Amino acid sequence: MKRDIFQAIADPTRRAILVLIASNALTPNAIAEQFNTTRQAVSKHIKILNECELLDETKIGREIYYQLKIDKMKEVDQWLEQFKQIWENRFSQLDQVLINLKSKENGI
Amino acid sequence: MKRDIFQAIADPTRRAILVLIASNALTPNAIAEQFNTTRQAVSKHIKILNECELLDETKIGREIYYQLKIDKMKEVDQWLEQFKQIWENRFSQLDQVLINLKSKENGI
DNA sequence: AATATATGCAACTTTTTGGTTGCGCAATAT
DNA sequence: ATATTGCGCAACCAAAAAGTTGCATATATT
Repeated sequence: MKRDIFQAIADPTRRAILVLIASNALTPNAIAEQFNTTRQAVSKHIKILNECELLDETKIGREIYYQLKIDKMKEVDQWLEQFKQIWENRFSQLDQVLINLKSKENGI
Repeated sequence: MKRDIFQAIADPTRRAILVLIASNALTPNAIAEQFNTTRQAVSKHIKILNECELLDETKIGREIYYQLKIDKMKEVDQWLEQFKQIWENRFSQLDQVLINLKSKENGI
C-alpha cells in the first residue's frame, strides 16, 4: 500500500480530523461525534492516516487517544518550497507567460 | 463536480505536471513526452487541474500552452498555516501528548 | 460472572479515479 | 483540396477508495 501524506489530506473529512487532533488527543468516538459520520468511517480514516505515519497513539484503558504527529505535516511544506521560490521571485504571472513564450519562439 | 486543490495534488503524476509547468508553459503533448503516459491521460489530468483553477491557458495556433497559476498554490500554504503555528510553538511532541491527557483527566 | 463499552478488522457495496480507445473539430502542411 | 497534426470530449474499463455491516477482542461496570 503506497500511501503518502498528499493522499491523506485529499479527503475533506480527513483534513478536518487532522485539524481536530492537531492540538488535542482524541478517541475515535470523540472524533466521530464532531462529524456527521459513524465511528467505523472515522476508524477507516484513522487507519489511513496511521499508514501515512501521521498519528501518535496513546492507549489508556480501553480507549485509544490519537493525536497528529505534527512534524509529518512539514513534508507538505517542504514540497511547497519549490513553488514558493517561484511566487516570491515572480513579478507578475502574465508577464512570465509572455516571457516564456517569447524565449520558446527564439528557440532558447 | 466539487474539486479542490488538495485533490489536485493527491496524484503523483499531477504533482509532477505541476512542477513541470511551474516555470514553463507547455503543451499537452510536450508534457506527455516527459512521462511514461499518453497525451489523453495527460489531457485528463489537465482537465482536473483546470477545474481546480490551477492553470493558465494560452492558445497559439492549434497548440495550447498550459502553465501553473502559481498563486493558487498559496491556498495549500494558507491551510498549512494553522499547523505551522503549532509546530513552531511546541517544544516536543511527546510532552504535549502527556500535557493534553493530563488536562483531560482534570476535566479542564 | 454477566453485561456494556471501545475498538480494530474483514467482507461487502457503491462511488470515484486513472487510463484507454475512438471520435470530431480546428489549424497547419503538402 | 487533401492529408496530417494537436486538441478536447464522451464512452468504456479496471482498480481503488469511502462507507456500511457484522464480528472478535479487550477493558469496565454491575
